[in-house]
Amino acid sequence: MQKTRAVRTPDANSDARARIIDAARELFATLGFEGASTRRIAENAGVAQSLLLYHFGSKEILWKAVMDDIFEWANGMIHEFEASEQPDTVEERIMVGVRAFIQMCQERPDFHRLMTLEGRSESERLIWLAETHLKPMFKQNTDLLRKGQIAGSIRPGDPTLLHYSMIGIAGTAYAFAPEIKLLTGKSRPPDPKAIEEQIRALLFK
Amino acid sequence: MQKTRAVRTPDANSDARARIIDAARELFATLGFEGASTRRIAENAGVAQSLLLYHFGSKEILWKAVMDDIFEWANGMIHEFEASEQPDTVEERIMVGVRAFIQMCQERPDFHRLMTLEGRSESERLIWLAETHLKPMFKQNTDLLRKGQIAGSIRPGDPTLLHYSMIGIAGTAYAFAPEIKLLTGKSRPPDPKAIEEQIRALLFK
DNA sequence: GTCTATATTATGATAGAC
DNA sequence: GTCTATCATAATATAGAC
Repeated sequence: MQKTRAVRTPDANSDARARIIDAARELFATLGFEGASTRRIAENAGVAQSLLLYHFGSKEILWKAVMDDIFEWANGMIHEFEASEQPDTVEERIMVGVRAFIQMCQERPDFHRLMTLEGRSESERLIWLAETHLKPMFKQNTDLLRKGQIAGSIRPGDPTLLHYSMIGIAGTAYAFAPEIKLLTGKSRPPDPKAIEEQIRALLFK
Repeated sequence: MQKTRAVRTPDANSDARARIIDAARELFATLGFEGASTRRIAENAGVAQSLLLYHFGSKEILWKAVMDDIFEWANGMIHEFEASEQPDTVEERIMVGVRAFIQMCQERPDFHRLMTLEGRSESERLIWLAETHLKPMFKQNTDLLRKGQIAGSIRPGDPTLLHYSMIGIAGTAYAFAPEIKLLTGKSRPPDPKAIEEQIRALLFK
């Protein structure tokens, strides 16, 4: 009976790596890179702090692994939605992306939190994130919005602005759940359909 | 000639308190509470680290002082807009608030960054922030939106959701300026009029 | 009010046993 | 692969000189 070791189920030992990533994602998302300590990440994951460094080498690399992991999940989500909804028109392709993004924000509010934490200053991490994960998503979405504008269904204006407003709407409602709960007293998460309608009002003429 | 002390103008010595708040606001906004160290705040303010604790007592109290300071500024901004635009209808009152908020986000992106950092977890700080500063702003805005919905000009739906979407739109464009610059190559800040049009599309029928 | 010096704890990272 | 122990540094905070 070791009392200094965190409690965990017997066979959960096998995937320490995954549990570290899970714990790191949550703490990076709420406290930021500098604010989340490797000790606390390890503690939440139920492993020794040094095991974290054994698996990832450094805090920085762990952060990148968290980002790779969540963007892999996000891209998978987009492909799932596209495969199941089979959109034909530009308008439908835009809304499939919107629905996928809303679903992501609802399922894992940490996704939005992580993205919005790094965009604040031109750090080394932001540069890496932009090159590695942000650019493809950004380009695909703004290209689609531009096509919609040419087709005449999407409201005019800078596609970059529309893209970020869309993210703002979909993300805020879920990412600030604790704050909203405190202000309203209600803890029921927002209805994805309601968010979708808001984004539709923003994007479409 | 002391070389360990930061360079500053002779008479700037008088308002060390204000300079500490300025430096703290910026670092809290980008790194979060835990991520921003009192050492670095003091360094950026050009004072000794211990002076910061002399003036504020603790890091926690300094953070509250930063919040008090920026919300005083924000409320002043709202009153300025109301005084100069003299809105009559509910619709105009809503849009005056929107324009004031956009102006705030543009002038001090740190305002949005600070607010969005604490809403992520139900910390002691969030509870204090909600009670002290967030609730009045939230209540005034959602009450106004509700009136607009009853009058028939504002789109239906949960006012809380509309409130946060509005914040999301106005804030994101300015708060993520570094990210947007990296993705688009352009560093020109968004036109407030364009943001205003987006929020108008979101709120009004 | 502002500084230097320092106490104490927490942090990222390494060494080495099993 | 996972742990305990430890190092060097950086953190918040205090003490005391000027």
